[in-house]
Amino acid sequence: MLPLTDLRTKAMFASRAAVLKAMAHPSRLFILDRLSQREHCVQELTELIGADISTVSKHLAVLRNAGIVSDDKRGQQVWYSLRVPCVLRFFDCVETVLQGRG
Amino acid sequence: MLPLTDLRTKAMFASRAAVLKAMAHPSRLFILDRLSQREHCVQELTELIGADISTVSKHLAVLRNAGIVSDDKRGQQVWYSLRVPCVLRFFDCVETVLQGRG
DNA sequence: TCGATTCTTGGCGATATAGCCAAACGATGC
DNA sequence: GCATCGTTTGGCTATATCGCCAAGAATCGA
Repeated sequence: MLPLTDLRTKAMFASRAAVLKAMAHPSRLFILDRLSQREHCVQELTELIGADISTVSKHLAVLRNAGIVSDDKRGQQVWYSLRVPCVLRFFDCVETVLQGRG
Repeated sequence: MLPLTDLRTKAMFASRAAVLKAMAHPSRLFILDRLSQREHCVQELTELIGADISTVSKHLAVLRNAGIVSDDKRGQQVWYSLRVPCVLRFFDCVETVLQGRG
């Protein structure tokens, strides 16, 4: 109903876009996929991704700031887990989009 | 199972991320929301969004290239419609993420 | 054919993102 | 205290994105 020139509407769509933006990276999608199975520490994810640990840490910060994952520091390790499992439902639809493109 | 260092796995997550990336912008989410009601031409969307028409046209190109919307040129106008309605289910989950951050 | 309308494309500057290395931080163990 | 391990942060360069303006392409009416 309301146009995007409406400030409240604009803010709402900006918030939504921020969540999707946080997910819109191969490594971060991969992280969510792993976390759907069990919690992981940064080290584990770094090995699976094959990038510098500082890079992985920053990806995790993006997901955490978006509210998608939660972190739990136990000893020297920080364990990350999926906070909002419904994001996994995205995958089904995304596959639909990809197949529709042939 | 497979790490992201595996090339096929990497390509798969890159494709998925590309779809989310195409959606991850306030104006583009707004466009999807409008198209969920009915098809729109570029002009209509431009008025609702309040940006330059060239900007809106480029946003539509992003959605089209991602396979999310389809275009139909009739006369001088190009009508856009939602090709993969399941993307709308994203909104529910995104709201869940946002509320979890409250 | 001419002009008007609709949309797309090219190009530009400003801003944001991704990756690495290096340094800092916090917890653990000697 | 000091070294070590796991993680985060700062800084840097390279690359990508966003928005506008201007120009091009396509369609229609006069």
